[in-house]
Amino acid sequence: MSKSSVSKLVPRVPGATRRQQYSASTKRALVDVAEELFTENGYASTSLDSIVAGADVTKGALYHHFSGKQALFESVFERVEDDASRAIQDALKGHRDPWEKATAGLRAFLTVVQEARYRRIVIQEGPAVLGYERYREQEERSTFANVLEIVRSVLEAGEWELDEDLQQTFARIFFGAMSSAGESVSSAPDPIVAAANVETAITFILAGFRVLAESGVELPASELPEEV
Amino acid sequence: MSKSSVSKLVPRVPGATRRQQYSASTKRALVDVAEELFTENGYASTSLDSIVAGADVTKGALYHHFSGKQALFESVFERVEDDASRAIQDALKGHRDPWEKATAGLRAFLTVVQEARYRRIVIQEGPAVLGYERYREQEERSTFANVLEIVRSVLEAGEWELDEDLQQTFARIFFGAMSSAGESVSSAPDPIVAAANVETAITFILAGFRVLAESGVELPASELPEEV
DNA sequence: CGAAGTACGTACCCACGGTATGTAGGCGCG
DNA sequence: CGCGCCTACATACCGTGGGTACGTACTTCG
Repeated sequence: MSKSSVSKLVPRVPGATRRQQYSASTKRALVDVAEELFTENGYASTSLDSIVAGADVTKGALYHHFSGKQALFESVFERVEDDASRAIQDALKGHRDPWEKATAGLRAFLTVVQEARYRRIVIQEGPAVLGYERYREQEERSTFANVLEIVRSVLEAGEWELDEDLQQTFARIFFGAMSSAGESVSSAPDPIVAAANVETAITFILAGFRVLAESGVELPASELPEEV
Repeated sequence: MSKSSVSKLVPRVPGATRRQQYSASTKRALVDVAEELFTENGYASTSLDSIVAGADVTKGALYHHFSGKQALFESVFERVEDDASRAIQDALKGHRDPWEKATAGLRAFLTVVQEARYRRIVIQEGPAVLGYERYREQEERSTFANVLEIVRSVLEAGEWELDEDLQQTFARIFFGAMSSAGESVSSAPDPIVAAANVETAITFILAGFRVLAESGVELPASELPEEV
């Protein structure tokens, strides 16, 4: 548990009064330490005392900035999600072909999901701590949005015209698949090999999409086609 | 919070002494109440006091049967998982065609995952409360095993020979996809429609597999095929 | 330079998980 | 049949930890 984050000096942000700067810096310190401890020990096993001790402040300061433990967690959650989403966004830039875009996004997501903080805070504890509803709201405007974008472009490439709900469903499915896969990747004995396996599998599924697209298969079909 | 489970009489199990029967019945009562409360309020918001009150016993009894709150949760978890796994098993019986089997399993899973207790206890809180490792161990021998079985039969139908790891990877992906989908189905405004959408999407993906199988596409291919 | 409000610090409460110890009543043994 | 033992609980208690009420110093603005 390093105190490196604490020793950061107060940044000189122009246009902000000294009070605001100090305030922002302690708030930031709290979120930094909280992120570290939540990632290491999980939400339940991380006491507020240990957080404020790590940030060299008191509970008074914490409760001045946050309404409680859960709110602090949510701040951490948002930051981790935002970072992840940005990383994926960056990976998507410059790809116009939907299949390439999907592959790039896939790789980016696989990288992100191997970060301990993302797995622990977003995937593992997020739904339980925030409740599924709140979890979903948060996720909807960040990482899930990226997945949705990829899915849309792939579906568009297949020239399937799906209603919004179905697109969301596809995105949900892929998001869940990737989350679960990422979890198993990072806990695998050899994460590199495991990641390669995931990429192979997803690529294969995408190949299925591609073939279907090119043979002009209709969708939706609630039943399996009788014979192809 | 009904007390119906409490009013159950002590069952007469032949070959067991009265003491054992009473013991088993209080243990069962504890698990029953715990399942109910955990499902309703979640793990963290359910106090042991409320559980023992619901089961009409004291903490002494609880700590006689279980080593702690987490162990009690694990008992509940196992029971919910076992029930789910059994339901899916039943649905798989009588199907020999891999694609039909997959569809049947899919439907069964979609039903199971809409049970509040399964979503809350297994999907939402399971990983956070038990930790991912322990969660995985439990799941590996129940619901995940069912998914793996289905995936194997599908892959076999395609005459792809994959190593164990890759099969597991495919199963992981589908399991995650279904979990996530189920979560969104049960929180959708109209779960029936949402479930139909999920089925459409998965069916479509399976159709991709089928086409690939019939055109004899190779696997693994770490990159997307250049052109089909 | 003084009033006002922000950004904390301090002291305390109580809910809750866990433990240590007491005890009643079935069950085997003679 | 009765006696001791051990199981299956009940009771009383403790420590941790989230949350709160209130006090205070410093900063900003007039």
